[in-house]
Amino acid sequence: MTVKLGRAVQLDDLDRNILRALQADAGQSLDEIARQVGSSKTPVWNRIRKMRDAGVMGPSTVVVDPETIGLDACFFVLIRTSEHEAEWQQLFLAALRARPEVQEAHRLAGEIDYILKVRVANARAYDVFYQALISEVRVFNVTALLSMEEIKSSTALPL
Amino acid sequence: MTVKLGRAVQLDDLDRNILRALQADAGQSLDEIARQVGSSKTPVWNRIRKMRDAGVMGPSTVVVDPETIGLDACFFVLIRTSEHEAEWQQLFLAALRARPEVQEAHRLAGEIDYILKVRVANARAYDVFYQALISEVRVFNVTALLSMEEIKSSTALPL
DNA sequence: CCTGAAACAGAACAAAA
DNA sequence: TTTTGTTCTGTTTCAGG
Repeated sequence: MTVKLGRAVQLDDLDRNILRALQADAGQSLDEIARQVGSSKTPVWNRIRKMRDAGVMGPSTVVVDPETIGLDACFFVLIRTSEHEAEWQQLFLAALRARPEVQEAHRLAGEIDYILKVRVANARAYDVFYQALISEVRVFNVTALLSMEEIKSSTALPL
Repeated sequence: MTVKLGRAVQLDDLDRNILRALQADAGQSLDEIARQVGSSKTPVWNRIRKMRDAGVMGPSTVVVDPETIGLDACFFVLIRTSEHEAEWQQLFLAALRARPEVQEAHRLAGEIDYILKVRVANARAYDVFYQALISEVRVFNVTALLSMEEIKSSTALPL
């Protein structure tokens, strides 16, 4: 298990420019990146390695278009619960982490306790997921928001 | 401008295994991937190229840890509007697309019209964003949900 | 910490089974 | 459609400024 250490690593402009280039396309050659950021191969490579080691960047991934693989439905699920004990929470978190259709899960401040982003093939598949979830853990209230259109979806963070 | 064509490309088990491997780590060599999926370099490479061309995969990116670069606050924003004209919508979408702190934006079915995922440095930065947004476009009602804890965040789709 | 170069690994493609 | 082989581009390392 990897421990999450590094709080707020200090990055200079060159680091940030490199990150920007990698977020845009991680498949670029060092030469291309060096040219974009106005530096040369070795310093770029050193900084990439430094940031990797510091945990600033994770491994690179490919973004897969959900619709081409038949995942046409996306739901945001708002969950309220009456249970707030540690034991219940562990069970709930484990259930979420185990389900690949849950792309994101956040614990919230305020009235609503949790929000999930769930990707499934269709409404029927969402219902299967929903039934399975509420049979595993007790929740007080669930609201599902169905996405009609993905206006924007960006993995890139503003630097 | 790239046109989004390909509906539901047909993928076989080998394709799916390759995608899985690439989602886990796009930086792997063809040999490693080939070994994982029980095939060899060239067929793997051919399928990757085929899937790239078909638009199944986008470019590869690195996942940057928000907290190491000082983006400590994440909000989900639920928006209701009374305006449903095409002109207003275009303005609204353009505003969202132009703001890098908006990581995701969906148009919804039902009571709530839009949901946004917004990443900023702190609550103060969120307020700046919020004020700027409502000064650009008229919205009827806005609810912000503050994330206390990111339980799960996965870019990988279930295959 | 950067520049440049040399050594090495892997990707891209072609041919042929 | 896979296997094998060749070429060439890009990564990694290292010596010197």
